[in-house]
Amino acid sequence: MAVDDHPYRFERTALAADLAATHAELGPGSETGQLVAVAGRVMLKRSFGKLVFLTIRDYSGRIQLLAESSRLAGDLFERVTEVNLGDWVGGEGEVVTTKKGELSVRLDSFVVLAQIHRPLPDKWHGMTDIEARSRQRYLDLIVNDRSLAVAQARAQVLSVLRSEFSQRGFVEVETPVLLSQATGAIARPFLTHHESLDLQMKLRISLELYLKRLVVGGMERVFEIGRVFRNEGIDSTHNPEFTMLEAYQALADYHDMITLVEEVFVSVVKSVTGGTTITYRGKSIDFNPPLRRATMLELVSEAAGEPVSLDRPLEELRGLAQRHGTEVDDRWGPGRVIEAIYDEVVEGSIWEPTFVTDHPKEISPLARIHRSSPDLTERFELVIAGSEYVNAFSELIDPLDQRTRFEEQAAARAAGDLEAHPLDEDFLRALEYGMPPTGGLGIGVDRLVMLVTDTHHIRDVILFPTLRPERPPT
RNA sequence: GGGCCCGUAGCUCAAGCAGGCAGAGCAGGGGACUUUUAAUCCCAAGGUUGAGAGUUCGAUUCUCUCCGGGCCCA
Repeated sequence: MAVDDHPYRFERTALAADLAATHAELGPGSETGQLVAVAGRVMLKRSFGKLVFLTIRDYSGRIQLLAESSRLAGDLFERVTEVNLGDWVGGEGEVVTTKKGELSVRLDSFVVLAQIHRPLPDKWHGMTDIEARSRQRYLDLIVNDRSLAVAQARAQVLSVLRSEFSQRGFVEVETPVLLSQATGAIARPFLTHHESLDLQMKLRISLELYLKRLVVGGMERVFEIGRVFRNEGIDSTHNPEFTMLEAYQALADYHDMITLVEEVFVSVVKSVTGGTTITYRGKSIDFNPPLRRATMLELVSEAAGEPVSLDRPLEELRGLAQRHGTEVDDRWGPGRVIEAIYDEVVEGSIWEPTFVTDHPKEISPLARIHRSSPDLTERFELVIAGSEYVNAFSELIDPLDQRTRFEEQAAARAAGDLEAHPLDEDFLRALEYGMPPTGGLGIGVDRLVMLVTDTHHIRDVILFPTLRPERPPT
């Protein structure tokens, strides 16, 4: 083997994890006769003068290299002794176990692939500061195995989601990020500018209205997994850019969506954890179907200790809200007030996965009127461990009703309510061409990854989260 | 937006309450060592204590402003 350092490529023939799996049963002092070439980053080094142990890490795991001065020709042994923690190295030799039984590659040749120019973080304590880990994710991934595992779990979740929807005939599409009007949700958009059109543009805040246009166009089952942008605060569960999955299925209603979500969530949980139960914040969550279903009015009534309905006088509902410590706005109708009570006293107390259904019409301007109650909609949210993971409807398909709802939103906005949906004329025009009955759903992917990885800060599931610049631009 | 807290060597942390020479471990440098598992041992080196201002004979420590971050509340 050549002794040139820093070669342009290295022919690796074995991964650390494969060697560990293949040779799990070897006793101390074994020789396998298997010659391999391994490569990775040096994580640990223990030097004994004429004998050096290196622990290297490749993308599969860790393996020990054993260098004996008597086996290495020329200056190869000296090169091993000069290695720094963090260097990338390659080595060839026989798979053996040491006197203490540690699986190792006993080097016959060795090459430095790349040298480190800065010291790695503490080899034992790693890097703990959440800001530093986010800014220098490459270091976090090197020294914190957990961070790599979370990144891999995220990829696994995305893979399962794609496969679950694809298997059901959903077609993955891409809709515009750059828009003149950001619609489909309530959020402040990011503004930008198109130079040659001399046009102010906005980054999307939702996928909803474009996917519905595709259903109008006859793409009966579509889904998109994409980044949406909301120009709002940053905290442990909010990043300005985050990942949504939205899916729409023609000829289906929200009951079909509940079934679909239940199946998809069980599949994701099984794929990441191997079972139907996860541990989150030290407590277990059981996804064994069927998951609990309860209407929002049932849950609010239960929490209030008295029947709560949209029929009750608004003043009574406001009084009820105030007794539960909820501030209400004078402009709110009964639906908003009931939602406020729900947000204050119900949602946070739900632990086991629960489909909360049948939201008031007032707070659901894109959902279809409930087939048995004109003040409610056919809508559900999946709530787990006090947070919402899915929002879904029987979609509102009537262009006249949709226009009325948008106008109500516009009126509320004109009255000073910033929490109102913008009107989208082209979307209304699309509905006028006829949208079939459709079930739709949206899943917050980042939160789902947090849930199944028992991670409690959104920064830990986004590789490069939004951060302020490290130093002022000046 | 409000409250509380944090920022010291590349990393993980002391010293701070009650102002008096800023210390360790790891990493990096030099040396010893043929079976380690965060190897061990010896030596030397490593600092704008986030930035700026104030109080003081003297500030990492007290005060203020700013920068960055965390937790809780809204």
